[in-house]
Amino acid sequence: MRLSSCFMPTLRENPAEAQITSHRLMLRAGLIRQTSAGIYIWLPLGLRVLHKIEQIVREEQDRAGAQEILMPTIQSAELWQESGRYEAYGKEMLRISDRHGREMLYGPTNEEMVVDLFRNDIKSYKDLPKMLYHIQWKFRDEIRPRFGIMRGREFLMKDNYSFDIDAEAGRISYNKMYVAYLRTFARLGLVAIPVRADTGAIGGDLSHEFQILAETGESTLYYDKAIEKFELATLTGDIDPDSIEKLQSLYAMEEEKHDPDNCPVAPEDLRSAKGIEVGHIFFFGTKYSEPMNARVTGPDGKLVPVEMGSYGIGVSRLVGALIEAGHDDNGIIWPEVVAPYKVGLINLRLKDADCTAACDDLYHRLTDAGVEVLYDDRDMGAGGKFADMDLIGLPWQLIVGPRGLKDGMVELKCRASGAREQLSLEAALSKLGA
RNA sequence: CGGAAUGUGGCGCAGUCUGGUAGCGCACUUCGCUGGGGGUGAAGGGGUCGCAGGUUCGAAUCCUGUCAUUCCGACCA
Repeated sequence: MRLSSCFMPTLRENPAEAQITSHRLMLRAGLIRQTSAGIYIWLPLGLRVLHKIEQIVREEQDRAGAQEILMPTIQSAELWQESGRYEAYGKEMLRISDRHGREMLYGPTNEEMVVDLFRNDIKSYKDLPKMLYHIQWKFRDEIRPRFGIMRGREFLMKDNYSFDIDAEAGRISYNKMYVAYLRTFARLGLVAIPVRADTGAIGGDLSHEFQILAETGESTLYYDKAIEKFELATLTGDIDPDSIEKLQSLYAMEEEKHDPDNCPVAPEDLRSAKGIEVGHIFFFGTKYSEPMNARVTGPDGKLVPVEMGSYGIGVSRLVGALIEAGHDDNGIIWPEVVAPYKVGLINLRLKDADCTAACDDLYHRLTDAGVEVLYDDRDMGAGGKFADMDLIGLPWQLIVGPRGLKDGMVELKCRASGAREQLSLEAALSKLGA
């Protein structure tokens, strides 16, 4: 993509309404624009990141055996009246009515809808287990939206729902998601701590929150340092059931529930860090299947309510969390797997024919090789180009100017480490995978 | 919802106390000099001061109402 034809409105100053790092950087780097409290437009650069995160989440869901569907954002109130949550959900649910005066709502979650889907089409234990997920926009009319995309009212969530014949099988589905989550966050280059959690409005008796470690996180966590070692193992392979049980038994608590005087972990093994909640998994058994009459016939011919779990990842929140976990004074530092482009090609002197010819050639060769390049072909000073490129945080900057070019050299800068290398054009190309 | 602020060109702000017809920096347009970390000179364009009433000869400024946004608290992916 040529920057001269790209919609990337970067800001030199911090917008007044943005108080936290990720919100400021998302506005300044031209990833999002706010339209009203907690509701945002995703601009081209931000949308590319969102899509890449979404894709990694999708791949790990598929790998765990879940199947993707897509449920609507607008739901009928009827299903919610059936489950009893229509009143219980309160003002956080955005209620609307259609032209016939029917009560509708903008979905804050999809348990009711997916249970309805399930009960209409699945009748036998032979069809279990099933895991169905979708990645869809949700709306929760938060009392107080804040922190930009981190707690918006409209947000993109992956929500998965598992259906099993009994609690034991349900626990297996739960653990599959538990592992899928560890893998997902590890692929994004994040350290996630699974913390035993309350079940809240969703209900149930088994639940974990996944907290991303970042200095600017909202909650303070205390956990056994052994958790970090376990997570490294998930980078390379699956975890066997015994390991999952062991990992889940390790201590991890939010500050409110952490009692320093009665902590089972020795002080030298205890870690304390700030976290951002990006995922939450629940096993809630028959909480919805019972009232909504979602039953299957078991091997013995008897009808039993299906055992369920639900599993959420805040996809749009992850964009903010990744920035909180990866930035410096100059801007964002994206992990390569989610960066909007891999390489930022900087043409320092557009009016120099040789320089521009070299840049055009590099751009085409990289693009032809499948490398994602954002080519800064704007006619402006070098300072602004460097500042913008640091701000938007692409992993590699390929800097081309007449000075180096007369010796046949270009500069390759790593955004994360700041390391710079003088390379020949061919060496730079091969280093970038072209 | 309880508490606290703020609304003035695209962005950041001054002007409000003490009423007199709107200003600064950045950005933008044109031309020139520049050209490796936001350079520089000249000339321009853009705002009925959130909105609605009121007071006044006159309101960004005073009064009343209203809307929006943000921050702190309880809740959430």
